[in-house]
Parts: sequence; C-alpha cells; structure tokens
Amino acid sequence: MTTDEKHIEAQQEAKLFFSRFLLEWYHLQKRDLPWRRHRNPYYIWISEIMLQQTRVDTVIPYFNRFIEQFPTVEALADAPEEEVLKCWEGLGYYSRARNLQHAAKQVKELYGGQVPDDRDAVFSLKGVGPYTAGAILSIAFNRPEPAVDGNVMRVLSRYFRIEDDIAKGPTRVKMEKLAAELIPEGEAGSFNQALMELGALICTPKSPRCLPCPVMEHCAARLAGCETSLPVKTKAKPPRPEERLAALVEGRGEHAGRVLIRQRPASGLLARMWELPHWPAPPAEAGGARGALLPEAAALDRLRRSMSQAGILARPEGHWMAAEHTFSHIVWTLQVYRCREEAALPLAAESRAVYGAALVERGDSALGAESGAAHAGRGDSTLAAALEAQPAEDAPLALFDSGDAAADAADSGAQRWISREDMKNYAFPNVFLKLLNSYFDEQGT
DNA sequence: AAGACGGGGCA
DNA sequence: TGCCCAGTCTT
Repeated sequence: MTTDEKHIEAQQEAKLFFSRFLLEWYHLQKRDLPWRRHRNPYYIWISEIMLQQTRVDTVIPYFNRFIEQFPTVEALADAPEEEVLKCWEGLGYYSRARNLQHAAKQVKELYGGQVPDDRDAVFSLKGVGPYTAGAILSIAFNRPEPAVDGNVMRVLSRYFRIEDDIAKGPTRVKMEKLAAELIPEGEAGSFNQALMELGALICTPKSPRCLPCPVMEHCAARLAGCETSLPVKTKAKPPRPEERLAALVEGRGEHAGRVLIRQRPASGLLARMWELPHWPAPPAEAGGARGALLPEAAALDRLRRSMSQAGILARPEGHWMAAEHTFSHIVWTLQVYRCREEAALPLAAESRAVYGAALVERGDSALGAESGAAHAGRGDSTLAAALEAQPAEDAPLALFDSGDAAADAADSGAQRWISREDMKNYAFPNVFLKLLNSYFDEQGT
C-alpha cells in the first residue's frame, strides 16, 4: 500500500469516527429548543431565518412571539407588513423579515401553504440561500443535504485542519462537499444539527472546550496544537464613522406630550423602520479634532435649516444626549437635540409650498392604515418642491456625501406625533427605542 | 468578488 | 472599550 493510500484510509477512518461520535454526543446533549419540540417545517424555516447572524438565546423569545402571532404560513402571508416588522423589532437585518413574508406568499400561492421538500423549490424561496435550504431540507425532511454555516466551517476546518480562508466563496463549496460525505445514512437532520451544536457549545471561536469534545481524539487541529488559529478568515474592514444631528421634537398644543417620528424609505438601511428625524452633521471645522462635537450654535443652526427643509416646524433648543449605533459597515454618532414644535404662523406664499408638502403625510392613522409603498416614488418631487420654495434668506443646505442617501431621503416620508403608548404600533431600530424610552422616562409619561 | 445589511456577547 | 460573530441579496 502506498503512502497516499494509507493517508486516504486514515482519513476515511477519521470521518467515520467523527460522524458516529458526534451523533452519539448530540443525542445525549442536545438543547431543548422551541423549534425542536415539533417537526413542523414552518417552525424550522422561521427559526433558521432568525438564526442567521443571530444567537440562539436572542432568537428564542422572538421565535415564540412570532409563532404565536403568525402560527401558519398563511397567517404570515396575509399579515400586514408593519406587524411582521414590529415582531422583528430589535432582531436586526430587517430585510430577513420582508423576505420571509414574501416567501410565505410564495409558499401559499405556489405550494398550497406547505413548505416544499424539493431542493429547487426551497432554494427559490426569497431569503433562502445554500445554508438555509440545506437546513430546512435536512432538519424538516431528513434529506441528506449539507447545511454549512459559520459553526460548521469552524468545526470542519479544525477537525480536518483545513487552512482555506472561510471568507472566500469556493471554501464554502468545498466544505459542503465534505459535510455531505459525513452525513450518516438516514440521520441528516440530527447530524447537521449536531455539527452546529458542537460549534455553538464546544468548538467555540475563541477558546474551544476540547476536553469534553466527543471527537477530540482525532481532531487534526487539536493534535497539531493549532485549534485556536483556525479557521483562517480575512477580517472585515472597520465600519466608517458618520456624525448625525437628531431632533427630539416635543409637540405643543394638540401635539402636547408627544414627539415627532418619521418613517424611513422602503429600501436600503433600516427600510420602513421608524426613527427620530436626523441629518448629516456638517464636517467639523478645519483644525478641530475628528469627531469633535460641533459648536452648539453651529449645530443648532444646522438643525434649524434641516428641519425647515424637511417641512418640520420646530426650533432646536439645546443638546440633550449622544447615542451611538453600530452597523456592520457604519457607526452612527447621533447628537440628539431637544426641539420645540412651533405654532404655525401665517405663511408667505412661497413658504406654503414647503410646509404643505410635508403636511400631506401628517395625521394619526392607526398601524396598517398605510404602507410605505404608498410613499415610494414621491420623494423626488416633494424634495424638489421644497428646495425650490426655500426662502432666499434660508439658503439650501450645502451638499456633501453623508453616505446615507436613504436616511436623507426620509425627509419626504411619513411623520407621526406619538406618545409612549403609541410606540407599540411602530417598529424602531434599537437606538431609537432606547432614546424614546429615555425621553418618556424623563418626562414621567 | 465585494459591499450592504443589525445587534449582541465576550475578555 | 474593542474585538468577534456571519447568511443572503445586490451590484
């Protein structure tokens, strides 16, 4: 027998060992999770979408609420989008929620409300890629398909000492091929979950717990002492900083006790979520330290102009607090200013057009009374009208690239005056949820 | 192939 | 506080 043949034989033995002992460990150690209590393909599907980029402990309460509110594919397909988004509030990557509902409509219309068990059909669902397709097919239908996520790539790269960069596309394909070979006959669902469970509980990114690992004896990385340097992965580039001025506008008169919020556009960052209005801060003065707080007067002036341009009748009064919001590609620093709504005064003819455009969206219709789609496509004309009607002494804001065209286009979106009670009807990103709660706490309302 | 797209846990 | 985690869609 040649050296190569011996190597192949040893490799084969390592694979058999791995599959057998991992599966045995899983049957003894698996966690009791809500989506493991039934083998309902809909539950499996929802859980897998939620588990993308999100840990199990975070997902559990969201999963339970979601299933309670949308118990079936049809319930999800027929729900108002705002309700789905509200149910996803705080979970992040909100396009997952939109895609999920789109896919529910696909399942309802194309497959009679039954999650398909066919590879091409599952893969064609919006929001379902190679990993999720494999997870649904194997866990819900016990089909021998690989389900390779970050946990699986970490486990396999260590056990087989694979040094390929897991951030590269071809590496995932290679891992899928390997993972498929490891699936024991008739055990696809349990085996794929076992692989992920090991990655989550034992073979963790930082300091893997090798001693209780069921497959440590034949782990190539452990034997070579290099388990903490695997997997190889190119690191992401740091998020770019972005300074923004936000307005917490306190209502007066009929809006007393309420604050102004607006809805973001239908696409892009935080699509269709609600927020406090905010705009790019002007670049800091030359000589000033990067990220330095803008002089109060300059910030107040800037905010006054931004609000005026957005058709918000309010006067900035002073700095309230700062908040930070980190995305994977941007870091927002929000300087929040308290502002007071101004009573509408008799308007010059040319100013009326500015305010009129924004007032169209005002009102207090209940959740679901309108969809963001109703506003799509209106933005340009409204903004153009506002710019054109800008009074001469209040020159249009200098243009500079804020990097968030979506947020800046939100000037033409829907606005609402809300109390703390009304917050339950709108979906907010976490940073605004925290700001609004702080504000209402301070007010004692 | 690279960038867009949130939020939380850990040392 | 800074570092790490990572599926799918879009360009």
